[in-house]
Amino acid sequence: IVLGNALVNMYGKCECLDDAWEVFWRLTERDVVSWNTLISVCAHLERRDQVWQLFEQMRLEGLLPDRFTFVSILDACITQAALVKGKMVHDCFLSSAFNMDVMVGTALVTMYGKCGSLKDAERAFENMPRQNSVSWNAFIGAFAQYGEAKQAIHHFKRMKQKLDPDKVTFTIVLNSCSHAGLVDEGWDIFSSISQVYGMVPAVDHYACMIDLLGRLGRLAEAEDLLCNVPCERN
RNA sequence: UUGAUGACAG
Repeated sequence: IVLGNALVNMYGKCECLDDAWEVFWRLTERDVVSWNTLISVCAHLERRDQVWQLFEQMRLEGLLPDRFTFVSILDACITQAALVKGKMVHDCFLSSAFNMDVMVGTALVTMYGKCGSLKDAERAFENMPRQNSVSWNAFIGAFAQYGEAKQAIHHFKRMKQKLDPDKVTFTIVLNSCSHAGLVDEGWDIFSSISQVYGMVPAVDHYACMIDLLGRLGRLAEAEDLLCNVPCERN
């Protein structure tokens, strides 16, 4: 069964949905991992109808969804029209232990954020029993995505009082500065990567800064930075 | 064996 599940996963990751589907149905036994694997594959390929169909079928076969299942289901709710469905799924586990799960909570924040419901994203985030850097990134990213750079920076500052930002955090916040044209804030944050956090700025961070300068038409500075990127450029 | 956050290229 482990081998079968791995096969479903392999075909899915290769985007061979038909093959994944066929292997799945040929399995003599299917456990919760088998279902999760195919549901996750369908979610990533944006086959939302199939996600719902499988979710229903697995329950008909008497299997209980776990946190992996819910993460994929929430993934499939990422589209404007699915906000209602997303809330339904949320209600499904509102009073269960899944509501306490960091990864399910993060998937919720992402879902609400991508559906444009920043209020719900904020509520879901604040209701999480604890937040790790991935949760913070999802939360900050929700504001960044909607051009709320000031809010993104505000929550970034809150995050810094609790735990250290990571590489993804800086990418999100710098990108947000780039879209809002916040060049001073961008430079401050960029400098803090090495000066405050002792991290080596990644090529992604240089790319964000170059993008920021470029959008403002400050091409000489952008080029200068590009020529001075100390790591390997992509 | 399945899982949450990522900008540019677009």
